[in-house]
Amino acid sequence: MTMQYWLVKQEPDSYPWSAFVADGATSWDGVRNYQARNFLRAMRRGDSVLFYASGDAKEVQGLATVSKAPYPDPSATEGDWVSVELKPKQAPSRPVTLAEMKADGALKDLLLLRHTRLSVVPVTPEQFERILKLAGR
DNA sequence: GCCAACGTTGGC
DNA sequence: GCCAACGTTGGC
Repeated sequence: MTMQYWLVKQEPDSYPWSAFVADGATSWDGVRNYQARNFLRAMRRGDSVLFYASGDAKEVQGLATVSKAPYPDPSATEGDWVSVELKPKQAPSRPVTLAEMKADGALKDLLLLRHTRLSVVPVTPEQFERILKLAGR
């Protein structure tokens, strides 16, 4: 199985990158959107994930790994929802802002930009590499 | 604070 | 099954 790449979005007010790092690993639950759920369900252990902070931050702030394959969302009292466990890997040398990504031609098809309200989106290997490069890696 | 995008709900 | 109303998200 080849490695897949993803981007997850989070409001910095509710769960900042620093809290994620402090936790060491977290159950990524509470997703209540069918499209996002389907992407979560397609995640596999070892996949790479970009951590994007929305709201006031609007930037990719870190890199994470899927540490546990999809399982039923423990926070769901009804319905068929899933979560995965994510582990923070590292913060990039510097964050990559939404404005930068928007201005970058190589990222014009980034789903983050086209489906702004989706909290979990796939990223192509090329887009992933490009974002890491912008992050100074 | 406003507005656009868009998903969901409910009436018909 | 359609569509209007409404709620939520997120960028500006």
